[in-house]
Amino acid sequence: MEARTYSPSAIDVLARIRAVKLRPTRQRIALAQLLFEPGDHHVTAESLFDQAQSAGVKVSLATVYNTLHQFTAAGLLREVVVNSACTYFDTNISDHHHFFYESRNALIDIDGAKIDIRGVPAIPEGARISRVDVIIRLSRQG
Amino acid sequence: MEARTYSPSAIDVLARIRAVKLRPTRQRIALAQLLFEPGDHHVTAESLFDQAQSAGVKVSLATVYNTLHQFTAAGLLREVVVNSACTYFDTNISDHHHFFYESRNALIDIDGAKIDIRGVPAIPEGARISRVDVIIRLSRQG
DNA sequence: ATAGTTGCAAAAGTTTTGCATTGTA
DNA sequence: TACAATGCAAAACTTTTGCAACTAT
Repeated sequence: MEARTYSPSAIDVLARIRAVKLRPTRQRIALAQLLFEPGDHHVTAESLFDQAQSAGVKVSLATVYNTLHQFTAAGLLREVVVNSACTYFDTNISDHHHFFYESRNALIDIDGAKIDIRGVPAIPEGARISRVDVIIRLSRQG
Repeated sequence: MEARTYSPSAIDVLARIRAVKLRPTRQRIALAQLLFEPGDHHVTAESLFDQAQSAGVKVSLATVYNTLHQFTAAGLLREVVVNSACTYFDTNISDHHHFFYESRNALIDIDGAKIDIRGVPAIPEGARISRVDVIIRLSRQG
């Protein structure tokens, strides 16, 4: 079994974008190629914008924001709220939780299947759980 | 056993503010009286500012922000991050978690002793847990 | 008296919006 | 060609900051 990983080709992401009924525009394709490289990525609008700049992609910050929200609404990304200073978007959309390194502002995924939460009180009538977020905040020193 | 509750007098909050080595200024006393009324309160800078206005307290929004952060640093309040749009401050500083009504932007406390979280992976070397936040997001409909 | 605090206004930072222009299908 | 998306700049918001005036001790 080969261990090589490939960056998604324009064709891969094109299918992915079409699958969620968004137009595969130049900017969306370029951003999707950056986002959907192998591995789980946690980006902010600013960090993705910087990545795009470095990669020579011409796109405005406003379009990065719009695209991140469109991808999130389409289920391609998940928003993670850990910090009131900025919004993180996670390419891992499966059931999972997070470690958050407060000193580095970095996120690490925790497989949702590993974590077991017990003792949650009854949900009030008329409401339903849309998601459970567990954030384990880490600081330096043992 | 009487069930009556009292609003904190200026004298109560004065002691409380002095205990954390902050000067009991007119603004801090007034904001503390609003914050530390019986029950757990979840406020934003804006909502507390509005409350103060309604109560006829003369205080600027900047001072409300500063005071909320000073009280938080002093351990009188806890910051709750649920929403990138604004920061919530919680007068309940004991171990607990939250329900978050997405449609109403409202928080409800869940006693920390009730919730049991199992299966958390080992914390990386050199790090320690500063806090675990569980947010159960609720939307409408059963 | 002195050292910390307030108030204001302005700055800073993130995110959203409006509209002419562009580009996809 | 038609219609949706982009880009830009500007607006909208939340939050922070700097400094002169004020106030608790």
